[in-house]
Amino acid sequence: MRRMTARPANTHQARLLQLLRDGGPNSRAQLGDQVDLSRSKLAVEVDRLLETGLVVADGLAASRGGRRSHNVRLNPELRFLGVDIGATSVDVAVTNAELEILGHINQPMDVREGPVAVFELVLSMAAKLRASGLAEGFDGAGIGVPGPVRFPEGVPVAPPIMPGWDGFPVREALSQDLGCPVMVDNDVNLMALGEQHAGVARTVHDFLVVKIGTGIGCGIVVGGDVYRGTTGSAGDIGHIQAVPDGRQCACGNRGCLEAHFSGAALARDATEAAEQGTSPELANRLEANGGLSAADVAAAAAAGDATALDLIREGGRSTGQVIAGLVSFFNPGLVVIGGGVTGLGHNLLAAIRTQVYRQSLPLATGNLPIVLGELGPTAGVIGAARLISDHLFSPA
Amino acid sequence: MRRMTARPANTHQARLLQLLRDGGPNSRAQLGDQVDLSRSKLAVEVDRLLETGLVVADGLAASRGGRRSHNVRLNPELRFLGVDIGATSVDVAVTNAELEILGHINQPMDVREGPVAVFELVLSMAAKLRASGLAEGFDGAGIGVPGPVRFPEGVPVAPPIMPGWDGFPVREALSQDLGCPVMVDNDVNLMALGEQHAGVARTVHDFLVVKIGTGIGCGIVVGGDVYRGTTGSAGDIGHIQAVPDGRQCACGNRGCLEAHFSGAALARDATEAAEQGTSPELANRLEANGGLSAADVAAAAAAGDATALDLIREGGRSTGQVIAGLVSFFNPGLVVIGGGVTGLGHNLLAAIRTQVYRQSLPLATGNLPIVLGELGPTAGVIGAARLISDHLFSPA
DNA sequence: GAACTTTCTCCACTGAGTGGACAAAGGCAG
DNA sequence: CTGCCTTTGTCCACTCAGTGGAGAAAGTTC
Repeated sequence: MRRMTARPANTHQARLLQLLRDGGPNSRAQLGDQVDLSRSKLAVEVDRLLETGLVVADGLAASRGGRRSHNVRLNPELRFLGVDIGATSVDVAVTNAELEILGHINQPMDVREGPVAVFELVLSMAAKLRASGLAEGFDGAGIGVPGPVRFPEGVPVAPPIMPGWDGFPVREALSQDLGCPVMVDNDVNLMALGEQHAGVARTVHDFLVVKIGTGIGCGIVVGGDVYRGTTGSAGDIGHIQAVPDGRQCACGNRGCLEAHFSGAALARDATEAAEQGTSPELANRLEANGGLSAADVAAAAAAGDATALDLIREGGRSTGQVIAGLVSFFNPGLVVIGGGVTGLGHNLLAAIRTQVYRQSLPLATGNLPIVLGELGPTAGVIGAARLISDHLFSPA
Repeated sequence: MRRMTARPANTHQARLLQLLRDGGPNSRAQLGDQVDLSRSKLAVEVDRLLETGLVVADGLAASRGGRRSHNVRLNPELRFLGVDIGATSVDVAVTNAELEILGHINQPMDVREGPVAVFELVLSMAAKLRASGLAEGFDGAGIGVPGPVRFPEGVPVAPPIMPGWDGFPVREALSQDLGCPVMVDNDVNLMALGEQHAGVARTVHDFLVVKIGTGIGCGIVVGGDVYRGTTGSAGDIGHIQAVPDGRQCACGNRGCLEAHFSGAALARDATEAAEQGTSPELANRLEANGGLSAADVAAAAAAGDATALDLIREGGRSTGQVIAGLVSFFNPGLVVIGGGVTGLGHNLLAAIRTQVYRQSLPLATGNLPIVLGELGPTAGVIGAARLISDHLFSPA
């Protein structure tokens, strides 16, 4: 199939595409209820969309009491590629135009191997998905990378954990290799987009998403739009001081949140505890696996290990301490906790909540839900698909 | 003069009014250069504005090499009232439609006396300005109050330092008393609007304004618009923890920024130092004035008093510590320091800068100016006038 | 004073969008 | 089955925002 190249010609068409994306197949009449256009005008714009091939007819709709209407839907052959590059693994997924995941694969990897090696892997994963019959090609791709991005150009800038990526023209390079439009963003921002599109944040306009993985970052959504800051580094909360005169951090300061709690820090503390003999559970696991991860700490805590529980609680306290400040400052309507460490579950959530509710002002916390993300490992790729679809479903 | 009641009929007219407000008198041709409308259409809209009386003819413009053009300008008889209610004083000013201050008075007062008493004072001050011939009436008024506001309704919510104001219908009451449209906002947000309109933030889209007065607050501007948060309490940074296990704060927690540095805290610490004899300069001033304020500390520091300097430095360090976190999170293009404590000047600024540049990430601080506000005590009233003018100069 | 600029006005034309009339297609009560 | 009501879709005349060119008016420069 030849790939779609059409874009909506005006804001009406863009709006209609977004309604069809988020609401599925719809009749002209139902669309008319949502767009504040006369039926005549709406019919014209729908017809034009049908001409472009972005939208296709989809049989008769269920009757609403009168003449039955003909449904339209987004072209079911459209395919988006969502790529979520983490510090230690990549997720690649294929979605249809309604952003439903048709296929999803994950592969371990090390970002520090640099963009060339990583994109070779990404392309091979995309090829695999294509080969399995899920897609004959891609109409657009969204890419998330674990560091700040100059968004308009789609280029990583000064990413601390990604040496070799600074200034690499991700957008341009991938656009060439994939032969379709590409948008690049920070992985945490994409997670926020994902939770906004299909997760817990569907109805909220101002919210924060705190992603605790190998590092810690925060996605900021203001008025429904991702806020990226002046240089694209907004939400970089990993190096906010959580513990005065605390642990030495790689950034040169002491007591950074990331030095005290993150996938990496937790693994380090757990190993320490195991070696010092304060936790038999962790020691067993260390011996069995040859190393410890956040998952081991979660399992040990679930098994009743007091040291593991303490590590989680202490981490939650530090995180909550920082989040409390952000809540006072930003007064969000929702805080979402996500990332690899989410496996620590409600022990972590409880510690964070306690700290935030204790430290922030009542007016800001009064009606503030603090919840775990709903989408788990798919948040990033859904957000990536959403990113490129927002781009393609807006006037050229 | 009868007051203007007209509002722009469409976005073009609104745009034109804003251009005339911010750029002063202008010819149709010059306006045409800025609005992306055909000359014909532009002439029509200008004529309509002339009909409403919002805009008036203003003689011939300077020649640009051809036929001389007839200038238009905002009606010079339009008057806005800007009111900035602080914790311990009120500022009231009259501006023309171009937001130039025509008259400005300040009066000591205590917000805790409640809205009725305070508004009696405000109305008498407004009457005084009117009596002096600066205005025959007001076309709109902006009001700033030192606490969170439910913005759409113009009602203070749960203001900690303003008992008795909770839920008081400020907007409605004042609109009745003044007989003109009124908008209400947090005083810090207005300071941000002021600095954006006529101060240091004219060209920046994303910035923070930290106001250190009796308390501490922060105005947040995202994409050129003030961000107020979900419940209107965004920017309430006075109770972010700056010093772990620090001083007891009125809010119940320990180590809040406001408990360590603010007009009130500084006066308290200075008095303590004077009484303990560690600072002869401050002791002299205490004896002379019967009390100490931030201004005394500034004077003592200027006179070389080491204790006073230490107080400023320590306060700047705490403030910088908190701001550093906000900078990492928000990645602003500018940070403005303002409020009563600005009198401490460059000693304070230096301490804040040192701390922020040390603690935040290079990508966020790389090109980040941290400066003092340009407008001093007029920032609030200018912001107030700007608030109501933005409201009135937008389509009804 | 001639040639060139700039400003302003007028006007025919385009194209988006509206809303009413009407046809097509269904459900429901008797 | 037959009217009658509802919903959906199409058609069309009409309104109105906005464009862009022609040309007059009013300057400047040489």
